[in-house]
Amino acid sequence: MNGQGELEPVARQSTAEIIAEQLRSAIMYGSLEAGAQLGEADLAARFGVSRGPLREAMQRLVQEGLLRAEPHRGLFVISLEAEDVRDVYNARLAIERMACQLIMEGDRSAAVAELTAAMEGLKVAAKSRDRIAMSDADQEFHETLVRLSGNSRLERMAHTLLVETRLCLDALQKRYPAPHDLVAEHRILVEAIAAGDTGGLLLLIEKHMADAVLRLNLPQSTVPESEPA
Amino acid sequence: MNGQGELEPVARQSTAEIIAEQLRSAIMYGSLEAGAQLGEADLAARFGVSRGPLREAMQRLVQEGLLRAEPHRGLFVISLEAEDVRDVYNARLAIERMACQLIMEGDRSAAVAELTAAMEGLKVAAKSRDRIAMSDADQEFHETLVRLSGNSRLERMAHTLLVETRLCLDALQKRYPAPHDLVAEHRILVEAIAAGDTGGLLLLIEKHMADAVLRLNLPQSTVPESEPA
DNA sequence: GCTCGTATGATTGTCAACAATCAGCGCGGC
DNA sequence: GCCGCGCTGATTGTTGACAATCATACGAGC
Repeated sequence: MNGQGELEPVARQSTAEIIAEQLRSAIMYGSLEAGAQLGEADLAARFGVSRGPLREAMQRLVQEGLLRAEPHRGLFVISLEAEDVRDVYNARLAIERMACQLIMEGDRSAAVAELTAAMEGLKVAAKSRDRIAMSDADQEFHETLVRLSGNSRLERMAHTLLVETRLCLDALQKRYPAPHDLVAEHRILVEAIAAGDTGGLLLLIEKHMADAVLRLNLPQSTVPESEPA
Repeated sequence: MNGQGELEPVARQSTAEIIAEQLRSAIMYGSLEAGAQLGEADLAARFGVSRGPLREAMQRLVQEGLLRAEPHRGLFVISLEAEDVRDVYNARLAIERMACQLIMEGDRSAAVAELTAAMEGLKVAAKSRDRIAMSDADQEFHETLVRLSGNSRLERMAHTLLVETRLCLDALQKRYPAPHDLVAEHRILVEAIAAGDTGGLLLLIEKHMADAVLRLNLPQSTVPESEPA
């Protein structure tokens, strides 16, 4: 990221933060299934900590909306209904659309460079035809896209939403995109950035999200078109 | 909200959630100043609980980004730099713009009804010329706007961003809008919704945010115009 | 046979004590 | 006089134990 040899404060992270990220990962990869209850004693033992730090970590995920809390009853992984899927993709569109706008008025060439690297990951994953690898690369691409906006708030929100996206795929895992299409869909985004075509880029990102929702074969009426006003 | 006599599960909330909301409020109204450290023993005593539940609540705010954690050193209220102000308003624009789009394809008349009620609050506050009341009413309007989108994720994000907005106003409290303009700026938003003018509404919400940033007299180059593509 | 009341085991919520780390201060050495 | 060392008080991090609540199973009563 930044210059070599630079002396900067080490980014230490608290126990709660580490556990929270592990929980996020477990939810994302389905190790903790949707709707499942998280027993505190059991989980704490697995992480090798006591219930205190574990509860702090879980409260983070509750705030994110990845866990649902029922007082005196327990914490559960959320399970996504059709309504939630629409909400997740609409929220992603809001975030990523703004990220695109910010990238276009920022350092476009740097953005293209990083996104091209992410494209390589997508190509490798597509060639392997491994669903998990493909989803990982897809997520990495979009996480990079939002990070390049330079807006840490958008970045944090996108991080949560992308975990939820994985939950969507797990819940209704019908119709993944063909490996070739996956690469193509992302490549045109990078090309629009490289070309400086802001309007085209925004239309593409809207279509990207709309297509993703359609692949999950839901009743549509989800994403509005860019205004022709 | 919903029909009278409806039997629905009571929405109980955990101690951590209650404390978290109180902390949010304290930060919003400046009771906890920007940059200030939150001593655990002191705060726990004030809330009348032990440090356990308090720490859980604070971890929620850390996840939200309202608190900054320095391990083994303490938790601090964030302090917003010019860069953060831009980020907050850009994130708000992303969220509220999508909320507007969703409202326009939803139940417009219901939205107009609720927003008109919020307008009443704005008028009363403007007449009182009380800065805090005006900010409260402003926040209530935007919170209502996003809630009407029916997207709980947008709602949660907006809640955090609006607290940060108040922090902005506190930090650089130069140039509040004139009471009359405050009302007018919001009224035209409601009128655009009532008229079904989606394109106009989106332009207005973009201008609304851009104006807010300008009032904080920052170097602009913040918000991109709606694409003419 | 069904419902209500009760007892039991398990889980969550809370707390106070202990361990680890940090900031501030004084002292000795160069 | 200045730098480095170690000590001390205070705060954070973690833990295990206790209290409160919930889910389940069993049995009495109608």
